[in-house]
Amino acid sequence: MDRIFLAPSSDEVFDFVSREHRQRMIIVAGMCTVEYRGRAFSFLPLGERLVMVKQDGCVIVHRSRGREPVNWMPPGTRLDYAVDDQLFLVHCEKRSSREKMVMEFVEVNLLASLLLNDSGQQSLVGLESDMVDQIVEQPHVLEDGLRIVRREKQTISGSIDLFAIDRDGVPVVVEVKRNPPGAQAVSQLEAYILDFREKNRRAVVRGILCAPRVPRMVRTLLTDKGFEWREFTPIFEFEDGGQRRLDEFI
Amino acid sequence: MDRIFLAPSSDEVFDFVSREHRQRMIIVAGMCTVEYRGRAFSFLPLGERLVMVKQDGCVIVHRSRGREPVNWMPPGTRLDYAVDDQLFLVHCEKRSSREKMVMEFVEVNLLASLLLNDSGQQSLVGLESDMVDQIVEQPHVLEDGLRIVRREKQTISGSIDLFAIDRDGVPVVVEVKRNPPGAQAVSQLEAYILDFREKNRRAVVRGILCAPRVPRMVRTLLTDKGFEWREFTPIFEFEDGGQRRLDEFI
DNA sequence: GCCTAGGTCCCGTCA
DNA sequence: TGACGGGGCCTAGGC
Repeated sequence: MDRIFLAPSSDEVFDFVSREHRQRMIIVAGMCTVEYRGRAFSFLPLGERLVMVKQDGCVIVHRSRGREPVNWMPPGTRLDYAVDDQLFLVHCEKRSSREKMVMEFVEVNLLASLLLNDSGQQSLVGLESDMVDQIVEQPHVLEDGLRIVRREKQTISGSIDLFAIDRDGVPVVVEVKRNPPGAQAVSQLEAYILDFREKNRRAVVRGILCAPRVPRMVRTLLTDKGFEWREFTPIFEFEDGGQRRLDEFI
Repeated sequence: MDRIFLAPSSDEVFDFVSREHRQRMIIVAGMCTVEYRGRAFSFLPLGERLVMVKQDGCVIVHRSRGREPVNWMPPGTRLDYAVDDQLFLVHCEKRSSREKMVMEFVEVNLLASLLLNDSGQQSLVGLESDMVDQIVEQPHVLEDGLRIVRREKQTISGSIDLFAIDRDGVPVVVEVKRNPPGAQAVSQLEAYILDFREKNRRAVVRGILCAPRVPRMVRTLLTDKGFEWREFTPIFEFEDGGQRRLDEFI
């Protein structure tokens, strides 16, 4: 199934990747330089890295530390391999986004190809959309008598998470954040409210920022601007029927 | 240097990783499930994936496509390995952020450890900070007679990229974006300006949004709110003395 | 530790 | 195709 080489020559690497790169994921570990030109410009001097080349054209270069690759190319990248003066060269280019990456391998320590048979779908709960779902189903978690009118309402200044009417018939703009919001969330809410008042002849409208936790500074900012906030920790339903709060540790 | 196994048994995997995981990066490719509980909850059914375990505690799970890992754990994660009923198990936990990931391997196809000797520093230009540098050095790219007073000025609503005075002595708030800005950038600018006017008794103040490209909708929004925009494509200096525009393709 | 803001962000969604 | 906004975002810098 999987094929590997330890310390292959540049020619062996070239033959191997030329044969395999359309059918399998390729892994190359070795001493190389990496240059990138496109959305920015970067150069990485000689060092040992691990490179993954996926069949969708992704190229991912990892160093010994960190979750993030030091260099990469997005899906849809076209690759060219070559050997020049003992060096194994990889030219990566994506014309649509006008970017290029070049790797020069002085030495390859490990070379492998993998056929990853993987069709399952990941289930994932705990996102902002799940939180909004819950508010839509149970608007009383925000306040009694609230009626949700619209979700993802488009405005000139962006989209509003929830648009509602309170028990007194006053319109309410609700901005939902899964993570502790910053000042930007307040600016966003303020822009929506200003636009709404502009369009509706200074109508009375409330603004609510809803998040599991609202930092003190943001509360102050909201209050100063005449807005409100709610702290609300959602409970998520699983496929197996179980429920979990997002802030509990298991 | 590098050590590999093809199709090892669960016990061989266990022995190998137990011995190597403190000194080298470990790569495991095989058929597994992945469960995550922490900032959200996810489950990935059986399938073949490639897993990297780095010495800083990063764990990164890749599928056959996409730049992004399907699952991961951040630096600082503690790992426990076990074999149970023929399955090779990896328990990952990071207590400080209260999150957990569990992988169960039904089969391991490739197992390797790598010693990546890599100390070089990546050079990288073309960031927003480089763009701001250039405006600070040559304010006339925005307009003649502009004097930069402050960079990264903190305000209650966030920080302003540049604070300046124009040729007529009027204060100017400049928001710089490296990528095409959206409505959010306008909201941000508006919030700064409103705060400034609030604090300075309705003083006259100009707001400029500066980016390599400003989308039409954003221009309209800016004009409506009485703000200005500049299109400015920076030219970056390299260590070798060369210069490049960010929008040229090489 | 929290908070802030940028990123070659990536990625899905929708016009 | 581009525009828009969320993400288990990650990461670096301040405090």
